[in-house]
Amino acid sequence: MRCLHRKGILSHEVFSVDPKINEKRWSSEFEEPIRRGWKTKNLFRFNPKNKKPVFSIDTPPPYVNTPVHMGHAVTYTIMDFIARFKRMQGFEVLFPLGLDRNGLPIEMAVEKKFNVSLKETPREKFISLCHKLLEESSTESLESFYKLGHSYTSWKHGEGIGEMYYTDSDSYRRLTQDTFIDLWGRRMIYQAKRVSNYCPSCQTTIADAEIEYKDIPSTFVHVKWKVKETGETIIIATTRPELICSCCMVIYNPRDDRYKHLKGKHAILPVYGKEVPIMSHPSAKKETGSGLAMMCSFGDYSDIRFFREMKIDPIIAINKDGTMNEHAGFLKGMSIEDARKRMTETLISQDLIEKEQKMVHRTPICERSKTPIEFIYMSEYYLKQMEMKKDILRIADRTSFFSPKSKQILLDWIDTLSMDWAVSRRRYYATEIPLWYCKKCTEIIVPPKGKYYKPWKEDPPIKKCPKCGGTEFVGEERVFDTWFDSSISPLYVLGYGRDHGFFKRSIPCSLRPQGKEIVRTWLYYTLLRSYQLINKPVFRNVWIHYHVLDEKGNKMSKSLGNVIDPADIINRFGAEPFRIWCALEGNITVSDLKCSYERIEGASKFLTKLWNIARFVSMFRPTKTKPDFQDTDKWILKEMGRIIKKTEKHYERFDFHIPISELKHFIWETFASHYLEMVKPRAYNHDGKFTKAEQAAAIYTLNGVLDKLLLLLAPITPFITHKLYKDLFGNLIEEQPFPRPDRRFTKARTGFTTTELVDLNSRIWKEKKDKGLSLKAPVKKAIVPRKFRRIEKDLIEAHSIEHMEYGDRLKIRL
RNA sequence: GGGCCGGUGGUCUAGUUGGUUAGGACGCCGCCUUGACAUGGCGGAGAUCGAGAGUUCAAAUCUCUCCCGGCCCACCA
Repeated sequence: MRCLHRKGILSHEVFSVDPKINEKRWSSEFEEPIRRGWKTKNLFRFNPKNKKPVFSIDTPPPYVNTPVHMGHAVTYTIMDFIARFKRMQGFEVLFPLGLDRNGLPIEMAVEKKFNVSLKETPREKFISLCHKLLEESSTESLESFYKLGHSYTSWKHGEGIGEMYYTDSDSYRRLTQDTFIDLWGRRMIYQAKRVSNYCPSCQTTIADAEIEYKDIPSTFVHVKWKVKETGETIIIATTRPELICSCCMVIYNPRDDRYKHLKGKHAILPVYGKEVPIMSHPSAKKETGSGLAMMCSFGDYSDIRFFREMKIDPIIAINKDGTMNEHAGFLKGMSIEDARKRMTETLISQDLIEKEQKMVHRTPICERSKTPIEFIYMSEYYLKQMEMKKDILRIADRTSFFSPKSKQILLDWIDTLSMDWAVSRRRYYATEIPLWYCKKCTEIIVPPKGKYYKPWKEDPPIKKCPKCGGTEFVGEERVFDTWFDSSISPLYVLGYGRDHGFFKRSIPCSLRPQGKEIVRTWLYYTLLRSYQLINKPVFRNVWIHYHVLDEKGNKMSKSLGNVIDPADIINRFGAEPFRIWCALEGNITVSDLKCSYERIEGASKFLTKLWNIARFVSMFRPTKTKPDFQDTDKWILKEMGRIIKKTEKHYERFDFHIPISELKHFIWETFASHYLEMVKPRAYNHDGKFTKAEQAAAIYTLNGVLDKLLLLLAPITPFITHKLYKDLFGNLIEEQPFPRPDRRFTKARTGFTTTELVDLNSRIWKEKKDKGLSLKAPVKKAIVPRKFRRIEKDLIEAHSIEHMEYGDRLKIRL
C-alpha cells in the first residue's frame, strides 16, 4: 500500500509521466485476443501472385487421430519461428498445414474403436468406418497448434495453394495416382514375384524402411538329424524348428574338417523324413551351433540371399495370414508360434533334441504392429531405386542440411539399400493403385491421368481391351505404401499438376523440416520420387530435429507415466513461456531436448522482465526535439546493431537457441541493468540538468532499442511483442520488416567496452551496498578512468557523484 | 560386429580455424522493498571441460586409445 501510494504521488505530481502500459506483468490471458486476431484477419495468408520471393515450408502433416504430443508442440513451434522470421525478411511465406489421414494408423484405430477386423469387413463398409472416425477426430489436434500461436498460411481446408490439405482428399490421391501413371509409362514400375517382408498381423508386404528390430528371447534348439548314406547322427541348431519342413539344404563351412566327409551326402529331415543335400558353403560358420546349418525358405535374410544365390526353388510353408500350410504337414493351420511349440514337443517326444539353449535374438519386427515379420514369396509392384542411388547421393550434396551432420543418416541409409521399393500393399484406407486387368488376356489397363480412380469398385475408363477386345475387366485391389503418398508432399504443396506457373516459380521447396527417425522413409523417398518426377533437388534446405525427452532424459511414454501434455503446459503457463522455452532450452537439431515444467515456468520470468522494461520505456514518448546523442546512447545503439546482425545470421541457419540466449542476456544484463539505469536521470530530467536535446537522445534511444529488440524477438515470442509493439508504437509488429542496424552508430567510437562500463557501474553499486547505503546515496568523490570522460554527465547523475576526477583506476569515497 | 552423434559446476547450455583467471541460464545459499520490475536487485558456493596418453611455448578445442549414453545398420542359422 505504502509503495503504491508513493508511486501515485510521484507520478502525478513530480514526473508527470505515466506509463502507457499499466499492467505490471504479462499474462497468458492476453494471448487469446491476439491469436484470434491473427486468425480472423487472416494475417498470414499466402498470395501466389505476389511478386515477393517465396519461402515455402513442407510442413509435416501430423496424423489426425493422435493428440499433439510434446515433440510436435516443440518442433512445429520452431517451424513457426522460421515462418515468422522469413516473413519479416520480406518473403511471401508458404507455411501450409496438412493432415495425414491415410494408412495403417487410421485402419488400426478403426479396428479398435468399432471392434471390427479389416479382413472380415466388406471394403466399402470399412472405408465408411474410416471416414466416420476421421470425421470425429479431424480438428482435435489443431487446437493445440492454434493455441501455440502458429502462423500457418490457412486454417481452412481446401485445394488452393496454402490451404489446409488432407492426404486422403481426392486431389491428393489423384496426384499420387498421376505420378504412378507417369512412372509406369516410363517403365520405372514393374511387377515381380519375390520374397518380401511380410507382416502377418497387418497382412501386407512392408518395405525395408518399415522394419524395426527388437531383441526377443528365443530358444536355440539343437536337433538330431540322420545322414542317409552313413546313418550317423548330426546336430543342427535352429531357432525356427517349425521351418524344418521347408529345409532344402544343409550346409557346413568348406574349412570345417568335422563335416568334410558329408559332402554330396544327404540329410534326412527329422519328423518329415525327406532327404536334402548336404553341401559346403562359406555362409555357414564353424562357431555357430554345431557348424551345420539348415537352409529354410525362409527364416531370415541370410536364407533369402542363399536361395537367390543357389537358385533353389523355395518351399513356402507359411501362408499370408501367418499360419502354416500343407508343406508343414501335421503343423498345417497352426500359427507360427503354435507350430513352433508343437514341433518342439514332437521332437522331444521322439528324443530328437540334444539340448535347448535360451538366447536373445535380434528380430525384425513390423514398425506399426510390432509383430515379427515373416518372409513370404509373393507378387508385388516395385519402384526402381537401385539404379538411382548415385543420383540421390548427388541430390543430397546439393541440399543444405541443418545440422550438417544429420546428412550422414541419409547417406548411410542410401548405402544400405539392397533392392527396389515394394510399393503395393494389401490394405484398404490408402490410395488405390490405378490399374485394371483384362479378364480374357490379362492385359494391364492403365488409365489416363487427371482423375482419382478406385479400381476395386469402378469400371475402367475403356470399354474394350485394346489387345484382345475383351470387355470384362477386374480392378486392382491393392493400394500404395503410405510413403508413396507422403513422398510427394512438397510437390503437392507447391501446386504440382494444379498450378504449373506457381510450381515452376517455387521449386525447389525452401525447407523440409522433419524428425531424424524418418530420414530413411519420408526424406529419402521424397528425394527419390522428386528426382524421378522432376529430375532435380526438391529441397533447398532440410532441417532435421531430434527428440523431446522427459526431464531425466527418458523417452516419454504412457507406461512410464512421464508424459507431459502440451495442452497442460498451455493451460498452466500460456503459449508464450513455452515458445521461448523451446528456443532457450537447446538446439534440437544437434541433440535431444529435455522437458520439465520447472524450466518452462522459469523461462516465463524473462517475459516479465521484458514487460517491465517496456513499461518503463513507455513513460517516455519521443518528442520533436532533435536528439543530441551522448556516448552512452551511441554505445548501446552500436551494441544493438551488433546483436541484430548476429541474430539474423543465426536465424538464417534456423538456429534460435544461441541468439535467444544472447538476446536475453543483452536485454537483461546490458540494456536494463546498465543503459537504462544510467539514463534514468536524463530521461526524467526533472531538475533540468540536461538539455532538451540530451533528454531527447535518451528517450529516442530507449524507444529505438526497445523497438528493435521487440522485432528481433517477434518470431519467437509473437504474443508479447505484438501487444507491446501495439501499445508502444501503435503498429502491427507482424507487418514490420526485420530490423537493420542503425548505420549512424555501427562505427561509433565510445572509448570503452561493454565489459568496462558494466564493471565500472557494478563496482560503484557494490561499494554502496557494502556500506549499507542506498544506490541513490551520494558519492563524495570519484576518480574514474579517463576512457569514461565522454559520459561524464550520465555517470555523475546516475551515481550522484559530487566531485569527479580522472585517473588510471576507479576510486570512490562515499 | 560396423557406422553416426553426443559426453563442459546438481541440471541445461555457449565456446572446438588451439592463446590471458572456461561464458550464460536453471536450481541452491546469504543479504536487500531503491522511483519499470520481489516472476526484482546484489553477493556467494559449486567444473580435475568423460578417462588416459601424445603433439605444442600453449589443448575444452588437434591426434590416438579407451569408457559411458543415444541412434542407425549387419546373415549368428
